[in-house]
Amino acid sequence: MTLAENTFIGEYNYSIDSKGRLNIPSRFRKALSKNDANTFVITKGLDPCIWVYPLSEWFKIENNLRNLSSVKNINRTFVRHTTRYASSSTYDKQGRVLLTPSLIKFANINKEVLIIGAIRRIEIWNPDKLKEVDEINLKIEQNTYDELADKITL
Amino acid sequence: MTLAENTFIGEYNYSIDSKGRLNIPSRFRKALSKNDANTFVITKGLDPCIWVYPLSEWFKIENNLRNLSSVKNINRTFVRHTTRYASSSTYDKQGRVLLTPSLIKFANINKEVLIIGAIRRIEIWNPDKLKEVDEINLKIEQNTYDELADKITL
DNA sequence: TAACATTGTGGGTAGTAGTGGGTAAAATAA
DNA sequence: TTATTTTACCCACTACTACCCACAATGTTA
Repeated sequence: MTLAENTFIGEYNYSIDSKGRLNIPSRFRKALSKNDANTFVITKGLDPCIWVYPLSEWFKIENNLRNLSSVKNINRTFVRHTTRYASSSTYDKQGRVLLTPSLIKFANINKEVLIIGAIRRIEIWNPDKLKEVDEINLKIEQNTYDELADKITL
Repeated sequence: MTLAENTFIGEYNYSIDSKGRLNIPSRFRKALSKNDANTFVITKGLDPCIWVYPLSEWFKIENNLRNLSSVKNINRTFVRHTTRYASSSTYDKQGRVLLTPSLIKFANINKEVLIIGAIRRIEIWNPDKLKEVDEINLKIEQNTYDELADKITL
């Protein structure tokens, strides 16, 4: 199975064990490039979930953030939000990473989690929370959504 | 038989075995290009069926998704919805791919399936479900249909 | 017609993947 | 330093997946 490097798709129902460890799906681990050194960067999502980036992808984000002017308040807020909770985590021999308690709390995660491949990153959700968010998003103007689908030519 | 690469037409009555495997019609497999590496990407259709893309076609979609900025909520939602149910699957030596339980459930598929070539992708239907949908679509206003006919030049 | 190849379908099995937990090394605090 | 907590490695169990072999039905060729 050959998928593009550092590209993630699909969803998985996994669980967090009593030590706060989360298994990264085998397919996602295999998608990492050599530069990633078996390491992910785990941070707070813009949605109520945890975002997981391959190390090398994270470096690109850092560079983008570096170039944002700090004059604008929105920029400062965004940088702070994104970096504050970020931590790198190399997975163990069983393919598991350690999640921080603050992120687990932020994402409202108990034991059952939904892992979703979102192309450039991986998202870790509380399944119930995602349902909630999905329902809210249903109310997004259908026009905007259709426009997007049109551009992408699914 | 010479069909254009990655182009699918025709319909086939096949069945899913007890392991959730589905045989891809030989003609469809032969239509794949070398870049596809015997791999399809299987995902949720916009109709109640399963969509199957050749890997290289899916890459085009992925690239479009990759360029959507995650700062916008609508983009995040769109990417998540599109990638979530997708999974790549290389067919085995018998030409079969593995369907995921969630997709089988979504498409209301039991054992008998109708495989339809839809030019850029393949659609997997529950035969009864397709009948239903067809009947509903009969009621589409002829106007809408005529609009299309203008664009297509049949 | 007969021999052969292809195709769709079924099922066994070895290797892989997800999960749980014990334990020693490492980090932190007292 | 000593005591406590945290982290990483190891072993083990179960379920699933991918690969293999098999066979019947159909299509093709000599």
